[in-house]
Amino acid sequence: MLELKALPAGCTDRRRSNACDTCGARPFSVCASIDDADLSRLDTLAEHLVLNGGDTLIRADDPARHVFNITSGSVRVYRLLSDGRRQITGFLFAGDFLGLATGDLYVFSAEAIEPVTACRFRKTDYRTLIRETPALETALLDRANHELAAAQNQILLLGRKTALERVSTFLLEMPNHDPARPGPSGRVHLPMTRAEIADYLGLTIETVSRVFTRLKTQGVIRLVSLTEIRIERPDMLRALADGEG
Amino acid sequence: MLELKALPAGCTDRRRSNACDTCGARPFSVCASIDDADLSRLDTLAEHLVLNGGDTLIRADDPARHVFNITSGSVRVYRLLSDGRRQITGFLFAGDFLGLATGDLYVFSAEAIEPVTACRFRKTDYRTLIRETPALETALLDRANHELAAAQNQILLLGRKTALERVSTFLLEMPNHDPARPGPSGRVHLPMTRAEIADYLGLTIETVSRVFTRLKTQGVIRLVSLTEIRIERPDMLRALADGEG
DNA sequence: GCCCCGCATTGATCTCGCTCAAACACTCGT
DNA sequence: ACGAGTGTTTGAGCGAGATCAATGCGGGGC
Repeated sequence: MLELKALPAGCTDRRRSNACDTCGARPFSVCASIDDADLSRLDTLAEHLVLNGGDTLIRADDPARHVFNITSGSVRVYRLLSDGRRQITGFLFAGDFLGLATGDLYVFSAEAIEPVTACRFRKTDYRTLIRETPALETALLDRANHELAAAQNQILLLGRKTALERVSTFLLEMPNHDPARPGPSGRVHLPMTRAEIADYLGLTIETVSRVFTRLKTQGVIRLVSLTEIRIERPDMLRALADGEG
Repeated sequence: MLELKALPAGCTDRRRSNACDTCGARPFSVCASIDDADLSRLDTLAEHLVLNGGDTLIRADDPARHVFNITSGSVRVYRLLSDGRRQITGFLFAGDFLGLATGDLYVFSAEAIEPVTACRFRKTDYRTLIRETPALETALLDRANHELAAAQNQILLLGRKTALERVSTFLLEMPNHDPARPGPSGRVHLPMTRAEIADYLGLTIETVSRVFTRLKTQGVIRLVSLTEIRIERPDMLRALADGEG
């Protein structure tokens, strides 16, 4: 069910176990912006994780000792209120970075949605590496700012958008790839359940489901399967996402 | 109406127009973490702004040419949907930084709520300064991560909290100072209107007002004036904010 | 093949917060 | 002092989305 990512051409040097060389996530991640010497230092510090769906990467309130780089699969990041209400603050995919925005303790939890591979670094190691690698620090700053902009989009969505607008926006923001060939297409894979989509969009399962059927009925999307949808009218979906419904 | 901030003792060196030396915001801002030599370089690049309430610092969709450091007063940062719905993504106060989380164009607007002073830097200058001042870059990365954590708090609030919980959380997160003496106290100054609070919390003016009167009736807060409230039962407010109401 | 079991869909009803509307209060200029 | 204007509070009714409750469906184990 989980396909192996094709390795980028020209990255086939396997002369030791330097996993970064063959890492499918490298072009998307902070690792893309540092040179080979730094990369191999990074590699020696990395601990390579292989996780099943449901496994925990980070538990809220635990000491924040590690940072993570997701190399394949998908991850949910969430916070809980004391009575169990859950808000998913983000879904992470290959190339995404995790664990910097925190103090001594993690304030969120992170779990694999499907089988995941990730690199884990001790935060202390990572900090010294950052100090000695300005390019890495710059890349992290860029990424942090990018994530901040994304967080503000989510704040706008949660504060002021309707259910229809939220779901439409969500579908447009999901990685939009044909599993076969690269580049954007109309196919969107949804590894997460309706409950997770609901907890990400500040809605309930039922509302998400109703909006999906509404979009289906209007011919905007097609439900290929539970985890796979096809966007039939991207322009219409974009209009709905921006509130021209 | 706007009181001048008392200058910190020991910062009275005015031997030239190095405004950073006497800047009341310095201890709160990224400037706190860089040394005097770098600070005076920073100062030569700074343009000192004095704004009235309602003045614009940043207009969405304009080229993102500057970054700002607020030195006094308060600022609203917001985004608009095409039909005029507004979401305030944050209020900024002395020491807060503004303008990094953006690409070529600003994606948000920022306006003074009350009289504001700020330092403005050309982004190009700032980038070279960052490149040459690792301490500054580290401070900015810390700040970006801190803001990211705050944004995730706001996402939790907007996605899963009730009106009562939102307003309670908001009151606890506002700078909580007695205007006379320093340090936290029960007094909270609200320079923004009810409409702005509503647009920050994803509510309407009326709901915010009703929650205020509810909190007042229950003896949790007292409305000293429209812009000044007193927290009478901080413990109760904290319980309400976390959903134990 | 068949039976579970967990997830998703669909329907009926309820409720929190929104909308519309009116009264109230503070500020400022004359 | 007064009136105009802006912002706030309070009330009445409504509606988008939540809640409660079946029903449907698809995949895995036996």
